[in-house]
Amino acid sequence: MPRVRFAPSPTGFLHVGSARTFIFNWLYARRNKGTMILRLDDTDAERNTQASVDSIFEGLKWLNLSWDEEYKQSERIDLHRKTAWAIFEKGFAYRDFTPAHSGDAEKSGAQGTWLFNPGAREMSRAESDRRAGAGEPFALRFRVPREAGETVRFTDAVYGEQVKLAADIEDFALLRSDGMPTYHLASCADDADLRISHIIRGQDHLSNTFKHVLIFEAAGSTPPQFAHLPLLVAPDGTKLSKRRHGPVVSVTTYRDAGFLSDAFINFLCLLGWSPKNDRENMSVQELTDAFSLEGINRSNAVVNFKEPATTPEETFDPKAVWLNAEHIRALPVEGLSRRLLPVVRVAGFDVSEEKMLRITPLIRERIKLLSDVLTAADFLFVDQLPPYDPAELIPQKGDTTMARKVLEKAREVLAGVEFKHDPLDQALRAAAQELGVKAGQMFQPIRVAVCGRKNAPPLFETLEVLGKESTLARIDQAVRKIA
RNA sequence: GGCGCUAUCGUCUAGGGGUUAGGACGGAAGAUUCUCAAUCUUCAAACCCGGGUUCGAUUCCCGGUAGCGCUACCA
Repeated sequence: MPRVRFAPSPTGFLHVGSARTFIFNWLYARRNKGTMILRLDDTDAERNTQASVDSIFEGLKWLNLSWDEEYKQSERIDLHRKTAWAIFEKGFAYRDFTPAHSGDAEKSGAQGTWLFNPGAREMSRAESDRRAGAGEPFALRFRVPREAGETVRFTDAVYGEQVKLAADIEDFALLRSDGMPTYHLASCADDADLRISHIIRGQDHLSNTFKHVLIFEAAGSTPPQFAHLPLLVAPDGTKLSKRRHGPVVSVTTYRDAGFLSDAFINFLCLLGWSPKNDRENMSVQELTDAFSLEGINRSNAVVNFKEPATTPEETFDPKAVWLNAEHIRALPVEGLSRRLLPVVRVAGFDVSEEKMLRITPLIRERIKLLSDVLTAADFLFVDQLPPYDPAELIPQKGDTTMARKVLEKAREVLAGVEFKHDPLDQALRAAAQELGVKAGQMFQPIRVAVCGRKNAPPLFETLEVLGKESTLARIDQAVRKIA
């Protein structure tokens, strides 16, 4: 039974890259009847915030993918320390009394690889104990093997055999001088304790994995299986970041823009993974059935939004939008209607469930995002149509006279017809023939009178939903406009 | 600087020693329709460069280049 975990550190909102990592872990767990674990990696007290924890849960809740166990790393610090000291007792770590130094100074000065503080590494245990006993602060560092030719190796399910010279790995810290565990230690100690079988995470951890293997082995545990995921990058090729790229990297931005969570999941899965059979539009169940680590590829994937996104359209990858439209069309009317209703109500329109249910089929094939309902069906939500240009009422190859003639005839015919598709169809076509105009010339002025614009859902269905009273009132208004 | 990873249409990808290098999004054109959509058809669009290996490399190997990642007492 595989045990996998998603371990975000709560230092910001839920990132689309993190969401994808969560999804891949979830898919792997569900596919293989394993256990999905959520672990908050919150050992960095400086940067962690409750707001971030909330926003991560908010994002995960929207994805609607559940987990089986939940942990907080900050509640497990005793375990981390115990692990660190066990490593120390075995001689795989040493105290480093060198004062903490700034990483920037290190970077600008060093030309080669920084490996360790020679004095500290070779200090005798007696002296180390004495100075620690005297209360001198220290960090605990891993004693990376320095024998010539020594290597660290592991097999990555995505990137294959990985080998690195131990000589290229620095003596990284396990405990900070305040006694708090570092990420590497806490993460490995927890993964071992929670019996994680597969670590599926971002490729940015690929090089860190050598350190992790060292920790697992020093702690006497067998390292889990690793699978690193290619990174999600912006069109400029850089890693997605809040600072550089703004809200497009936040999961809630997709939710608020009217994405269906299943479509969003579908989109993310297609970035760096392929079912290899040309399938693209897939449900969560289909994704689960098709998922395997073998389908994951090795190169970074671009989330193709327009860099300075000016319109909502440009904010998202066109493929994400297309998939969302596909998922919307695949939803039964009731399901779609149920999701549309809150969008409409939040926008301030008072629409009943029954009415929404009747509107939904009219716009289902015309919206890409749930929020498009506001522009696609606006005229059905209000009593008073917003102002429009009377010139719009003039049909193709027609003039004001024709427009008036058509509208007056429509008003007369519609007053006496049942507001159902077929009767409306017959009556209006007959009226067009009577007037000697083309069907399109007949329908267009009515459409504009009723919808306030030329592009709208099919006329008869629209009239049926709008009802006789409103239809006649709007036609009257239109007639007055061109009088 | 050191170490590592990667490289197929604009983007996501399939493929793999001999293929018309396939699909999807987006783009263009057309069909259809009461407009808009949806749908259907068609078109343009790619194997980073250089060396090997081989009868033959886009595919395998090496090098280069580029991009990305790691190189903290951040995660």
